[in-house]
Amino acid sequence: MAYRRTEAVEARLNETRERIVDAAIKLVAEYGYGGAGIPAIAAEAGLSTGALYRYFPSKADLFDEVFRRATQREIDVCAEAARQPGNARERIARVVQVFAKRALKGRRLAYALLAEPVDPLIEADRLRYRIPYRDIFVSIIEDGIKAGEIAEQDAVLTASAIVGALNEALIGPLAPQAKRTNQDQLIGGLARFCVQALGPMPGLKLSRLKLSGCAL
Amino acid sequence: MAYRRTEAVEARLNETRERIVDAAIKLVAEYGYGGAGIPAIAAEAGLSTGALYRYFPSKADLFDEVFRRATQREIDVCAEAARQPGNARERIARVVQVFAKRALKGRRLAYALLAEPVDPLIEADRLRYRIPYRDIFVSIIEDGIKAGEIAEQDAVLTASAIVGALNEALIGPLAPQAKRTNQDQLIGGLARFCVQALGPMPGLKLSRLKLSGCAL
DNA sequence: AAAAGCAGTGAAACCTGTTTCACTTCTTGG
DNA sequence: CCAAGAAGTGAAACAGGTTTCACTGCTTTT
Repeated sequence: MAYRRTEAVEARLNETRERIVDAAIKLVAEYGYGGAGIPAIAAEAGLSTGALYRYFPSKADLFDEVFRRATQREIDVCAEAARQPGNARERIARVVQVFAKRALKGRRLAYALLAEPVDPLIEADRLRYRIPYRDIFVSIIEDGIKAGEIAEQDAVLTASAIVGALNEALIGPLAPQAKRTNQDQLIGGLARFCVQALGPMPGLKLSRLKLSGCAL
Repeated sequence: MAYRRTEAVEARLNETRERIVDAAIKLVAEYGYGGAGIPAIAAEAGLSTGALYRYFPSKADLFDEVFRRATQREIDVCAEAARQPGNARERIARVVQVFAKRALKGRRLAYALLAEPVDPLIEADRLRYRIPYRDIFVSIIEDGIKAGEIAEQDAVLTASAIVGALNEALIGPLAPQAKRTNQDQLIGGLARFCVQALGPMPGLKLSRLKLSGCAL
């Protein structure tokens, strides 16, 4: 026995791992998944392909982490926006605005995370990592119901629908070939859509029929 | 020259083409994309792999048609539902209900068309074939705006958001491993979500602030 | 400074489907 | 029924990526 991992080495190893993930995110953000094969990522991180496999047992594992990291940043920001004071509608509007604004700012990465056609292996991650977003909305909606601000409803259903609405409405504008649209209008429209979808305040005396013009 | 395609042959050729597409749809509906490789499709259609390539120059072309067909049925039904008389809200509720009900009935196929992680080549189709759905909603919304039933708004944005909401809210329940949820409740909830998202009737005298409990 | 083991290399093997192609079988017109 | 060309066969080639592995060269301990 003549080798023991010293702290310095450990640190370098961790740092290399970081570099790999960062390199992958960078390539994805810049060129999409097409530009993010294993050899390219390794090269970007200053490594050989083989070495990369000392850090991640497979591409799926690597991208799992890439997705988690890239998404986590956004989730954290949204969660923070969700924590700000206000009633449920205000909080949802805020989260929607924050989410959409950031997506439109980092278009290429947002497109990659939300919509870009991609290997099934990675696509599965995409599905998985929408759940934390949904849960942010679930929690706001449940607060709103408890507070009597919005009607009793299936919070998970509403939250899923909001997440889907956000994604789908952004895909067009995020697509690399999209012509630039009025971003403020888009963001405002989305926020209104989501808030309205929560339904009217439960106390309202108008019959639902009259309000919505449609029996449900 | 000693061979001219007779009508009988032409017919058989067309029929074989049909058989290929049907076989592909059947395999996708039954086993998902995993079970729908070219050799499997050819076998199901009673052909050799090589022969299949006389009908479709590539897998992408084949699946383009598979998607188009499978989706077209649904679009036709939705479009028909959209044509029924009623105000914009009623029509949208109806389309949403029809769409969701059918999706939940043909779960495996719906999952494949909406969400199953899949080859990027095919994923691109998925994106493309959402547009006709969107356009059904666009047209209803525009009618509603013209009729003064719903407020001025970006019809494409609202329609996209509705399509996204539908898809996302159904993915969970459609997933092969999902536990059975109350379908009527899901469908009703979705319809309400979408109708409410259109906003209140424009004539309403309540201030928007009061109505929504949130300045927008 | 030498031994022992780990990190790093990168070309080659591998994997998993699609796609091709030399050949066979069938269909038609003469 | 023969010639000519089309449809059909399926094993093999191909494609593009990921993954491996025998080797080189560090790092650490004694």
